[in-house]
Amino acid sequence: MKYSKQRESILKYLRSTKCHPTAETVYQNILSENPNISLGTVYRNLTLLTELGEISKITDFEGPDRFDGNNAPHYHFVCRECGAVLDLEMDSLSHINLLAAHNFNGTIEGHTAHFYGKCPHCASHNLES
Amino acid sequence: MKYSKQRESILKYLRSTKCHPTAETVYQNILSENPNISLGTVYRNLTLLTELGEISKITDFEGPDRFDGNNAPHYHFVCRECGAVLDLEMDSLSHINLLAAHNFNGTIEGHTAHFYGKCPHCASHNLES
DNA sequence: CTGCATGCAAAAACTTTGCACCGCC
DNA sequence: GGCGGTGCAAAGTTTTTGCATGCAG
Repeated sequence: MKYSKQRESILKYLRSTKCHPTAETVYQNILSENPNISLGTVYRNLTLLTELGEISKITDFEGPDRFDGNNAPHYHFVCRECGAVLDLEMDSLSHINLLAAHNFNGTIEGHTAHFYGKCPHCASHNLES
Repeated sequence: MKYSKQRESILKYLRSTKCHPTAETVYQNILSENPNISLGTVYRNLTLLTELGEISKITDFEGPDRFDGNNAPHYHFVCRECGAVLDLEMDSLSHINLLAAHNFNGTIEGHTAHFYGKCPHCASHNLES
């Protein structure tokens, strides 16, 4: 693949953050480094990097898709109050694939899961009020 | 809430099918019963019924949102080959909420999970070829 | 009658794409 | 220099919304 400054910026930004940004957020954050970059290029590279397995696309939530530069398998949490998306530190749930396969005639290849509730910040804020 | 023929048709259709239709599919299928209904009304009622908890909205997949008239908690499977969305017969995975909460400072209220792989039809078709 | 729900169409939100140009190899 | 990547803008897809009208209560 041919090198491009734009793609490098996008990847570098995604590797540097844990905030699961949308395409628009990625665009805003690399604009200072690439004053002429276009949103279309950001989308093209996010799609490409996702296909290459360098990053992953999170479609599980409401609103625009989010992207995650953390390649290690992990699960996500979304706060019902403020909408924040956080990484969870937990072991793989691969055993649930077997539970799903038990009464199923096809083939289970994997799963995605996400959790919701109140994030640490919103949970503590509620106690105060 | 004020009665409406349109809303009743939408709900009746969703209760009658297991195919997890998109708003567009719902629209097409109730058009014969409501020749003048508009897609906007379908969206409005799907959103309303989701808020009331009568149906649920599935945002986990690529493409347009899907809707599910089956109120019983259950998990979904999506075929990587043909895209079909099926219900899975499996017990609740509520224990995974505890696993998620273990290293997390906020509050875990619930989870969603879906599985992917090959559906019964595509899996058997592949064996033949 | 009163007001919520509808039909219609415009617009918003998100994403992809065609095309000419630019820069890596 | 060739070709893949970019910028730009137009268009595609999905969903929401403003407004005038219509029907349930």
